[in-house]
Amino acid sequence: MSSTVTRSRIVEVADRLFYQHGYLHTSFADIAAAVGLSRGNFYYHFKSKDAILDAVLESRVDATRRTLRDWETSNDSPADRIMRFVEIVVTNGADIRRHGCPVGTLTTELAKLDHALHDRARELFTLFRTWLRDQFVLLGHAGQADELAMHVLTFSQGVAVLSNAFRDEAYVSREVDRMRDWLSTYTR
Amino acid sequence: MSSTVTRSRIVEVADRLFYQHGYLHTSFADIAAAVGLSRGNFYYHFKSKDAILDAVLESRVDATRRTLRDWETSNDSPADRIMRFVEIVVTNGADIRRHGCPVGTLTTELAKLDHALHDRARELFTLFRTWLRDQFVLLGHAGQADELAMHVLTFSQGVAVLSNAFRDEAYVSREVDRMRDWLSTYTR
DNA sequence: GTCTATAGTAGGATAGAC
DNA sequence: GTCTATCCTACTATAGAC
Repeated sequence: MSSTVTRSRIVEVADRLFYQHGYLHTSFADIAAAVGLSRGNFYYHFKSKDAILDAVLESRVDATRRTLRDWETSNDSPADRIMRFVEIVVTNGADIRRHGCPVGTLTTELAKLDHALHDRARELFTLFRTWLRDQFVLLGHAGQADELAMHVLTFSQGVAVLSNAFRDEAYVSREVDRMRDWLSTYTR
Repeated sequence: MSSTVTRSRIVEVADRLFYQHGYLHTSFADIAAAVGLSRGNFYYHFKSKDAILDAVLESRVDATRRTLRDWETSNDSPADRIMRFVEIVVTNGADIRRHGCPVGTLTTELAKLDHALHDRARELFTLFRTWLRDQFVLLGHAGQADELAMHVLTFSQGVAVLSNAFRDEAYVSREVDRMRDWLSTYTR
């Protein structure tokens, strides 16, 4: 198989396993087995575990940029776009209940490990933060746009942690409703 | 040294290391070195790493119960008590920026590991949840007390994750102010 | 580009002397 | 109750054949 195809399959599988079981708890053998490669062959594609993490982060950054661009080019109003973000906790509800937020849990784990790539993981948060800020600017709240963006992120991370802890779907819906009400006070 | 003293020192040190570096990333050797014990002697006190985690969780549950009881017996109003909880993210701000919320990060990690003690870790959340619910009942909101308690927990977990990711003290203060305003609408 | 074989290390856990 | 010595396993990583 071509090198690039195998490489992208490794990244895809590693991304999923890092999310489901954590970075530290995912071994080379786990990834190799899931891809269907021998451990030895692995190092032809990636020379270290950190190199895989780096590639996974790059892949996630690209995917996030694409998603945000899609939302941007839709005909939704800024408020609707923000709600699209808010509703991720419902859209991806099952995954989040089981494994938490992909961005939040990875960033938290890398912070504990004092990992050099913590900064790159945080970049994912920054992408959403900047995008949300832009929406609040469009809503006419330029002065406090960043603060409001951070408040929306706070919501999403809080809900992710607690829905993961309690596995309670109804709780998530209630918090989303609460967020919708809150957002409506900033919409005209 | 007496067995019980050594044991409690192990629990104390393990608690701190699990918080700072995560459960998986903390080895027996790390704990032994920090306590000043040989690895071998370790197994006289705890027969497995899970046994230490279990003892750490028990210790945290006890400490949490004590804290909540203290807050309960103070002369604060229910609203002031809730604000005491809210302000933990400021009171313990430095630790949370560096290592996140002790309860949230441990629960998240144990969920990823599919660890049997995940339920015991969640119990810590439940202690706060129940206590907060009681305060909202006292405020005259029995009908939605649990929902409001979960909303306060959502706040604290969201702030913990993002303050850990961005290390931004001012952001935390703004979110606490926002929470104070929100709470005032439930106070008479 | 993929494999097997293997080196080297760290971590969890045990045995037995003191 | 504490130590040293040791076993076993899992993991990261490399070497070299095909």
